[in-house]
Amino acid sequence: MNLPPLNLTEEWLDRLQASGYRLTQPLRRIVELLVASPRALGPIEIYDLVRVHYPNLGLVTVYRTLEKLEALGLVQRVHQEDGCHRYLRATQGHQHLLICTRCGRATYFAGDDLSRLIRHTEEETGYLVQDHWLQLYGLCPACRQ
Amino acid sequence: MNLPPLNLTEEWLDRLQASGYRLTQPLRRIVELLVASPRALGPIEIYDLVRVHYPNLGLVTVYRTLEKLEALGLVQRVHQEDGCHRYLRATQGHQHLLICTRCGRATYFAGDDLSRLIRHTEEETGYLVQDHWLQLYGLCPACRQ
DNA sequence: GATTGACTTGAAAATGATTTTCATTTATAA
DNA sequence: TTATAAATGAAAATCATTTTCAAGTCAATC
Repeated sequence: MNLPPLNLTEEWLDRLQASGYRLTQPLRRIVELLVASPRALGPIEIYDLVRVHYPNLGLVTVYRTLEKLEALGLVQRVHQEDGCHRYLRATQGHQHLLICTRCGRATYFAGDDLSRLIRHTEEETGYLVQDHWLQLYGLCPACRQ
Repeated sequence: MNLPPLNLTEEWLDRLQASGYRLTQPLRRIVELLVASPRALGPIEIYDLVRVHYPNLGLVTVYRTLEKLEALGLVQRVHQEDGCHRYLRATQGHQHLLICTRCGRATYFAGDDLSRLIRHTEEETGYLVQDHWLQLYGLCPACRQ
């Protein structure tokens, strides 16, 4: 019988272990950081933040860990204007991102109403729409003030 | 008195000249290609396609020309999954992109109904939404068959 | 608790896209 | 036709990401 994980970090580590990965120090540090971050982080940012308390970390390990976490659907890539990527804890189900342009805070929202727009567009263009990519930008409640 | 441009290529070249740029051979070739392309092209693609008839072209010139065209709002960056960019003739006003996953054909559509979704999301999250980024993927009429 | 072997790691080098530098070429105004 | 400032192409520099490989570490087994 499986007891529920104490918190999200434990849950991620359980998932990783269940998938055959070893729970190493670098992995644990990176997971802790990503679970706790309210905004998407880039590889270099993760590298710098983890090295504050774990100076031996290599940048390559950051990339390799992000690859694992993305493969398990635990983190999601967030596209940047400049082509680089940042990484954010993923959400369950199909949700979209709302990103604060001031502090970077990322919030998921449902956005079901997109189906109407998609139907309209199919009629208008003759395309068969199979997938979509939506991201909203603005000010989070804290930054509005 | 200004006569209307004969075609889109002339229009782009007029805009470039009016902005103080010189109308060089490399520039003309790249503009002709982008005006005629139904799908977004990457720098290397442009480089290869133009060199078929203008072998002296340098890749650097492609990047510099794209920069000018983007600054004038004549082309638009299209983000790729891998972080690279492609470039597509821009549209007038605020429209979104619909891209064929098979042949790459890009079509613009209005998508005004997004305002409802944005209002909902603002109420739901407390954010002030200022901007958005929407792209649809699917099969174009020709590729559906 | 010690041992073993495979998975992970970190450093350095490789890669690929993009940018910068600079001497040469070229468009355009005089 | 000439002068000159802008644009070009080649090579080198930069930056993000990936690959290579020897050394280190986790976790199963003794």
